[in-house]
Amino acid sequence: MQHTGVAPRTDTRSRVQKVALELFAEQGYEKTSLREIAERLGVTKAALYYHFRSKEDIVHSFTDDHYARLDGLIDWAKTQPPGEQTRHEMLTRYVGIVFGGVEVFRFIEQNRAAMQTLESKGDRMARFRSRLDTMVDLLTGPDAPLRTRVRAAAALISVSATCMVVWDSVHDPAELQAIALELATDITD
Amino acid sequence: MQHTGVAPRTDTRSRVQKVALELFAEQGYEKTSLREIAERLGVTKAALYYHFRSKEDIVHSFTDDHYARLDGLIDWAKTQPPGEQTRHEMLTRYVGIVFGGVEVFRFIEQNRAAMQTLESKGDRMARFRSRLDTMVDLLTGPDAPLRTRVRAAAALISVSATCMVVWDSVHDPAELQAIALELATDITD
DNA sequence: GTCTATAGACGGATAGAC
DNA sequence: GTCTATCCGTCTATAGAC
Repeated sequence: MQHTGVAPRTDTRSRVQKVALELFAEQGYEKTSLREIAERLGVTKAALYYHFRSKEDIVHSFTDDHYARLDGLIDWAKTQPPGEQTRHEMLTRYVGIVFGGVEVFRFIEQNRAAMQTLESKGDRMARFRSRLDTMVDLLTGPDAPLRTRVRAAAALISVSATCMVVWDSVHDPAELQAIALELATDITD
Repeated sequence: MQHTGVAPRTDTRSRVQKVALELFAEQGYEKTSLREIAERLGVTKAALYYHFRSKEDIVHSFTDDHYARLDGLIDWAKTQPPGEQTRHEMLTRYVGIVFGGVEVFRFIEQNRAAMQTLESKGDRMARFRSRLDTMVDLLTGPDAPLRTRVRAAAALISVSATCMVVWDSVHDPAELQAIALELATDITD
């Protein structure tokens, strides 16, 4: 291990992220106070404000990565020719993204309402919903009938929603991932 | 229309329910204050406390009905012989329940985290999650493999989750209901 | 049934010492 | 980087007049 610039004295920042993500997903974003997060870590509220500008900033620190991944997938899909193979490849990558960040997706699913008001404040407008719509368009084409569009949306949603529900009772994530992909593929056909 | 006991002077109680359900679903349960609800109705906070014991009580006033419906479905399913026909009938009734109370289900989906902490407080333990598990058991039988169980859960979840997403852009609810039922049936087969 | 007024608690955020 | 102390806002809920 080499020095990469100045090493942080402690890893408080990442510990905050971990605890916050846990508590936000468990109890909800609004209900979890900074005092509670600080107490769990054995520090004070003020210490958190050294690492993050605000409570919202903590959320962005772990959602931005995953939104970027979704954007990457969308950009890639736009360059591909429409067709069954592209659809399947999209779903494969999407499932990979979800399973690569289950904790974050769980947090989002558990705090839909809070996320909406959070996202509508920023200039960037990092809308979860608009990305979903875009992906549905890419999966179906712009003028697809309602039935096709609904099924595409269901394929995407069921990946994250379903694995949230059964996640705790599963020993082998890889098996679940395979099941989710098969399911999503079936739905869109 | 006949008299049913003492007629209320005003319909404030039901107007509170309607506005609260709207705001809770839009902005989230925690973020919506009683002051805001009261303002929209042109009354004061204190007036709300004449009709409801607490903020939580407002929620229970419109979720209890729908939990009772789910319990009814579960009780009925327990008396039926396992098989494809029972499965299909279960899904049909479930879809009916969801579409019969879309606003309530939307509220639940949007406030998963808040609902969990709300429900775990009461003695009744009106758990959304445990009902889902029970329904999955009834759909699959108790010892079904993971793949079967995941797909049953997905069938149930995709009904509510999906129609939340596309609801606003749909003119004909009946058409959507048919699509949802077809989808749920496909998934479990 | 609805009001005014207020209690009592807790939230996010900041200032400044060390 | 972390602390103590504090500001100021908002919230749920209640008491008591009308």
